[in-house]
Amino acid sequence: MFEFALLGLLHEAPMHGYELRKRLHDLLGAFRAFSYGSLYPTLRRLQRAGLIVEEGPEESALSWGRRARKVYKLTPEGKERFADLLANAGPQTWDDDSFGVHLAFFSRTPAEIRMRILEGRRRCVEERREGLRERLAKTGEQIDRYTRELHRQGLESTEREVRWLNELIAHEQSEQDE
Amino acid sequence: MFEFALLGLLHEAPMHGYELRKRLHDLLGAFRAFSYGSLYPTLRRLQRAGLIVEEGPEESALSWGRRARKVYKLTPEGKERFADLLANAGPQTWDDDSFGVHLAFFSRTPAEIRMRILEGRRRCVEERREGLRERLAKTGEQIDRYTRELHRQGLESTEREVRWLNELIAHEQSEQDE
DNA sequence: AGGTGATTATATCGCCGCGATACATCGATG
DNA sequence: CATCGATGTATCGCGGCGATATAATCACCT
Repeated sequence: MFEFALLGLLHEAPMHGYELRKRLHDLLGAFRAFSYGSLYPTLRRLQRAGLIVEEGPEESALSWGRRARKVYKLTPEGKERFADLLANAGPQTWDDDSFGVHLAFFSRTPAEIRMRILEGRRRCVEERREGLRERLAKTGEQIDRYTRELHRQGLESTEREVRWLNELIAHEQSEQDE
Repeated sequence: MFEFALLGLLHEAPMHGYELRKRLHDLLGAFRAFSYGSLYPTLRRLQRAGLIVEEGPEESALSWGRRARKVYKLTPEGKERFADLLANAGPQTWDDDSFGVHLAFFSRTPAEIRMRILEGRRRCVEERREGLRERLAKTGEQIDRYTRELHRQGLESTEREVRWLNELIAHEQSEQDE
């Protein structure tokens, strides 16, 4: 997930850690933390896996005056990995956190996979919606007032998201036709 | 968080792990996973900390035919701990995951603390809302279409939640007056 | 000239929670 | 009587977070 996001960003241009984190925070800060405590370990993991490499120091030397920053760039294997993650977009792609990240990289996602992700997400939200409906129906009176409020609000929220997803999907389809 | 939830549940009655998890799943399954992979380690942690104790086997012996289940009950220190967690309800209480859990135990939460939590949560959601507004305003055209959709939907969703919280707070106040 | 605080920058640590998995028993259904 | 789903306890590895350390640079105020 973090891995996916980093590979996606590095697709645009080589960057150093701080900048990657900043871009992610800009892009998805409202939905995810993307803390340094994950960033640097993940970078090292990607590096060890050969998906990214540290750029030679020559280029950073150009913009000197700045200091000690490590610029990473994508390797061919890294690009491949990103494509693989998209191609195998599975169930864990639909959940709250992951979905937002994937949306943020939709512009470099093939149309068919965009569709798969949107529909998977919809199914997932619909399931949550059904769960909430059942709970609200079943319990009736004996449930705590506050908990019921929470479920009511959750239900409304999921209903809205399903509608939103339907719009996105419809838009995708209309684009596919043209 | 998990700790808070378990202590809260055991406040009602002594229970064994499976039942605790089931109740939590019932109560908050739509918002949180509460997997076994956290449950049992957390129970052991609470036990080591002296917040819960394993009930003597005599009582479980009564309902025998069943098997090998460990019933935990709250110690005085456990009750104290729960009260402390409520009293010190701080910033990390306002975030998405935690708030839902706290709501679920509002019936055993003092009115003033309920208020603190609701208002803290509101401030937190308002901040996210402002962040989303800025992003939507600032970027204007250059932002990815999908990302903008995501932020639009997020903004709408936070606006609704603020309204909902206002209602809850108003209700609390009217109850306090009577 | 000097101090102070925010920003840029990298990195580690411990903790929490999840998903997967293993194992064993019980009840109901066929 | 076999098989499947629910009951029940437990562990493992991993990903991500918050807190924290360190340090240089920059902008601003005095």
